[in-house]
Formats: sequence, structure tokens, C-alpha cells
Amino acid sequence: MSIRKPRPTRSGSITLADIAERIGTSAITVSRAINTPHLVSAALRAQIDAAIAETGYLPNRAARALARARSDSVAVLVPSLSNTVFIEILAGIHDVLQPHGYRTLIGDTRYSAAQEESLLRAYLEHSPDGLLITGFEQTAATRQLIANSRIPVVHMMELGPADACAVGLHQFDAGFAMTRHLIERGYRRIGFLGAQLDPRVMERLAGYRAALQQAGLVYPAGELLDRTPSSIGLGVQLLDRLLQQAPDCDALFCCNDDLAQGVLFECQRRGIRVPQQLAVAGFNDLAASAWINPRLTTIATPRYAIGHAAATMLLQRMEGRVPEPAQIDLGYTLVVREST
Amino acid sequence: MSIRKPRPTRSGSITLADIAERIGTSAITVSRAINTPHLVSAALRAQIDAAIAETGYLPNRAARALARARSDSVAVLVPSLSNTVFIEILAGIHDVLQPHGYRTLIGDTRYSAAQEESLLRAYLEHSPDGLLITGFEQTAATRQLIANSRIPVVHMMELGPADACAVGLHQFDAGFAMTRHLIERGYRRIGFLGAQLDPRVMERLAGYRAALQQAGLVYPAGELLDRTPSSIGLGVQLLDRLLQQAPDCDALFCCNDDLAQGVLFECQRRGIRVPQQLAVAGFNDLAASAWINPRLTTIATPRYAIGHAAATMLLQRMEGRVPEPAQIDLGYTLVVREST
DNA sequence: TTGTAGGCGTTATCAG
DNA sequence: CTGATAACGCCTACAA
Repeated sequence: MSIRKPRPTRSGSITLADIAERIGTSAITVSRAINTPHLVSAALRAQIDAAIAETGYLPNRAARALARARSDSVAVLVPSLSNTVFIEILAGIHDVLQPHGYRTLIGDTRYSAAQEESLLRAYLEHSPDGLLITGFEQTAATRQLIANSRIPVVHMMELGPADACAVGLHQFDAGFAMTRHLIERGYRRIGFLGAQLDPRVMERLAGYRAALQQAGLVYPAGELLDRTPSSIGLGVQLLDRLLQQAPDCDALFCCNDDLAQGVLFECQRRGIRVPQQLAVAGFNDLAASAWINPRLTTIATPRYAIGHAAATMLLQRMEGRVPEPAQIDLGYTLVVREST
Repeated sequence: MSIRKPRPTRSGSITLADIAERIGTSAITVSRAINTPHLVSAALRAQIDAAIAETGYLPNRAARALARARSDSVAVLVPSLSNTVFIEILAGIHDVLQPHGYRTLIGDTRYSAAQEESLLRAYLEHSPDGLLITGFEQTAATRQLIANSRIPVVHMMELGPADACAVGLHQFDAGFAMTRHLIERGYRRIGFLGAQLDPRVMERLAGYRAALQQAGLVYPAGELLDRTPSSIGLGVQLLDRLLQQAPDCDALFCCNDDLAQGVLFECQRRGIRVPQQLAVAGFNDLAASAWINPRLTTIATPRYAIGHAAATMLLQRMEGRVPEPAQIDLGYTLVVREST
């Protein structure tokens, strides 16, 4: 009989070996009792469970990750957390991944490709089992990092090159559809308010331009673009600037609801009647838009569903399956309310 | 000269040893070149850096965490991500922790103490070096987990028992102050709309009640409480119910700005003049509140600063220092605008 | 300034 | 069903 040497650990926390020692079995058996209970006799299992409960043992993820060469975690990169659009995406992701035992490493790139790159580098050190990333505008280095890591990736929000996995919608089409709606309503001098100018906004803008062009209603004076992050306050400000550069504008397509809400507030304040004097449309259908006065016409985007589907697709790829199809277009809905 | 045996790794990724082998040195030297460059000769350092760049080597956090018995990560538990209040707290936390090399594990408890407990259990497996948690309403098991883990904790938003570390404000006082403001403005039948009913809302309610009591203006019919999560739509709905149960109400203190915004939208729709017929006050000073019509009187809470200070305090404790004082009251600001 | 030995806590592998 | 052994990749301690 060998004398078990006392095992003073550096961290002082309880380990598998501690539990094993307590009930005179081996660490590996305790490990099995936890991970594959059906491979352990009921008697031992009961003892082990009791010891675990007594001691408050918590498995050490780092050790597990090291031994198994996988971390049960997924890195998620979004451009912003203050935009509820991405919060809803995260909710969809979480609801899929959580039940499968995955942890989520959330990274906020603050709309910067450089930040995205450094965040990704940082997260790759955790050897995530998969990656969910927003859009397709990665730096070359980011793309290289992803390629080298060999982990499955699913892009969110936009649809891209056919060889990539993605769940999203055609931002161009949505921008086009909203503009068509305004044209069909009879508006003729349709402006566009753009903020942040991230790739998705630029796509919407392209859709807007295409629709105007097609209808012979091109209206350059009506375009107002600003790199500033979108906000209600910015909407207020941009309306003022727009009315100066295009006083005869009769409809305004805002690249998102924040901006549109600011515009509506300012219209109220100035006594501009919406939609009679100026029609206002937004994008994304945020919570306030259904209640503001007048209720805002907008494009509803399926954020939760995008997160859900992207996570589901990633799950398949992490399990080695090949998701079919590789690109899922979840579309958009034109929600016509009172403001147009 | 010993023959180096080929090192086929399970994961296939590049390791310190790979780099070392490439340039004929040892793993530990490469480790030092990365972590304590001043302990390695310039010549070797240059070679090592080159090899790292060439191979795209990324350190393995799990191995590092295991070896050092610390993870350079901090667990953060908030009740909601859809409430921008907590997003701003996260921003403050991030801005402090990120530069110090800490990763943030974000947990959304969805206002459930049970979820909080299971999230904490999950995150403790990552052996975070510290914990930031919202409020003081933990389950007994949660408290036990925290105690056993022996990691430093800082509570956020509220102030609590003197032996705990916390950064926040006296929700009771803020509720009291807003109610005093309404009383001083001359309103006499002041109602209260409460949603979610989390501990902080209940504190504000208590402050409201105390102020009314003190002024001899107790107005039970004016209290309307609903467990439903707060939202603009709920504000609309609650106003309707309130006007039925307390038609003579002349001021309404909403437990947060979402609710208040819904109330304002519905007042507009019904032609109720604010503040002449009904004064409306909110709580938190969300972005829209400064722009809505009429502009909303509310309590501004220092969310970013709370996150920032809490993270700073945690940092001190993680470095073994004892922060002084242990409780930081960051206060609140009564922002009087047009709605009262 | 560099290297060797050994351990961190868990799991894969293979043997009983 | 159970266990011994050897990784996993990195770091501490000590030695040279």
C-alpha cells in the first residue's frame, strides 16, 4: 500500500484528486462520475456526488480546456453594445448556445476594424471553439487570424461571398424597399440621413440611391451623411442641417430609428407636421418606434432570429457538420405606420 | 547532443516549445521574451519576436491560467443587457479593466437570483480573479459560492452592509428627492408607476412613500406596481390603468424613463397636457429623455462612473490592496426639465 | 542571461 | 467498471 503524499495545491481550491482521496478512489473516476456518470457504479457515484456537494467542488475549466484541447466557449464580436440591435442578437445566440454548455465571450469592437482585430487576437488565446462575427469588413490580419485558427466562423447581419457562412439580410434590398415605399406614397424629394456610416448603412444608402435613380428622382441635396455614431440627439441636429441644405425635402429616410426618432421629436418642436409636410422613415424598428408620435414607419429586422440562426449554424459546424445552406437570408419587413 | 523528439500536439496549434525549437532555445526563454522581455538578451528577443510573428503564435490562456493559478478574467453579473443602464456600467468596467489585461465574462441574470446563482457557478469554473455583481439580493447559495471562492467582490448600483465593497447610490434617497421635487412644485396627488419590481425599484418606491408620508400626502390609489419588465409599451398600458384607478392624479413618478416615455407618448395621443394636467417624472435619464416632448424630468444616475469606480476598486482588491473607503456613494442628480 | 525539473487540474489511452 | 500513466501548454523555483 502506497502512502499518499499530501497534496498541497498552489491555489488552495478543491480538485478532483481531493474528492478522490476523500472517498478512496482515483481522480479519473471522479471525473467520469461528473462527465459520464453511466460509466461509474451507482455506489461510487453516490459517494462522489455527496463529496462534491459537501466540499463545494467546482471543476477547473482551464485544466479541462487544456486537457481536451477545446474550451466550450464561443467568441462573439459585435460593433456595439449600446445599440439594442446587437443586444437582441446576443440574446438569440445565448439562447442557443447556453443549453449546449457553451460560454460566450462577448467583444464590443466599437465599430472599429482595428479593435475587432485586437479583440479577436485576445479571444483566440482562449481557444474558442467557434466565432460569430458581424459583417464582412474584416482587416486582412483579422482574416488571417481566423484562417490560421481553423475554427468555424459564422458572419451575422449581412450576406456575403458564397463560400462563407452567414445569416442576415440584404441591407441593400431593405434600403431599396423603403425608398420604393416612399416613392409609391407619392413623395418626390426624398432625402437620406446617414450616421455612423458602417457597411450596413452604406448598403442601405446604395439601395436608396438605386431606387431614386430607377424612378428618375435622384436628389443629391437630400443626402446628409455624418460619421458620428447614431443617436437621437444627432437626429435632431441632422434635421436642422438637412432643412438648410434641402428645404423642399418632402420625405426623409433615416438610416436607423434613433435618428428618425430625433427627427420626429424635432419636427414636433418646430411644428412641422408629419407626414403632411415631411414624411419620416427609419430602420430597425426599435422599441420606441411603435409608440412615438406619429408612429414611425420603419424596416423591421429579425435580430433575435439572426442571432439564433447564426448560433445554430455555428453549432452544426462545431460538431463537424456542414450546414446547408451556408447562407441564410432572414429578410426584413416593411412596417408602415403613421409617419409616412 | 540529445535528439529532440518530434512533438506532435493534439490540437495542432503552435506552442512555446515550437517557437523555441525553431530558433534553438528553450520554451521558458520564449515565455520570458513574451512576459518579461527585459530578462532576455536583445539578440534572442529579436529572433523570438520574429519567429512569433512568422508563425502567428498565440499564447494559450488555459495553460497560462493553470500554471499561474489566475486567469486574468473578471466575472460581471448584471440583471439585464437590454437596459442601457447596465450597458453603460459595462463600458465603465471595460475601460478600466481592459488596459490592465483583464478579460470580462459578462453574465446576464435576467433579473433572477436563481439565474445569477447558476451563472456564477458557471463562471467560477473559470476561476475569475474578481467579481462584479449587481445589488445585494443574492441567494444564500450564491453568497456561499462567493465566500468559498475567496475572490474579491464589488457590488454595484446600491450601497449595502458596511463590510461589503460597493459603488452606487442610495436609491431610496433618489426616490425621495424626486418626490420632494414634485411636492414642492405643488402637486398634491402624486402617483407612482413601478415595473419589474427589482430591489432598486422597491427602494425608490420606499423613498416615494416616505416623502409623501412626511408631507401628509399619502396617496395609495396612485400606486400601480407590475412585475412585468419595464418598457415603453408597458408605460402606455400602465397609464391607462392608473387613470382608471386614480383619475384625479396630478403627477406621476415613473420608476424609470422607459415607463415615463410611454406615459408621455400616450398623454400626447390622448391630448393630456403635460405638465399642466399631469406632471410626469422618470428615473435614470436615458438618451431619449432629453429630447422627448415635453423633455422629461428625471433622476440622472452615474452609470458609467459606477462601472468605472467599481472596476477600479476591484482592481485594488485583486492586487491585494484594501480600498478605502469600501463604499462609494456616487449620488444622483435631479434633472428638472419640462415635464414637471 | 539561460536552462532544467516539475507541477498546475483535467482527460485520453490503454490495461486490468 | 476502475485505475495507472502520460499528456495538454505554460510557469515557478531553482540551478548554472
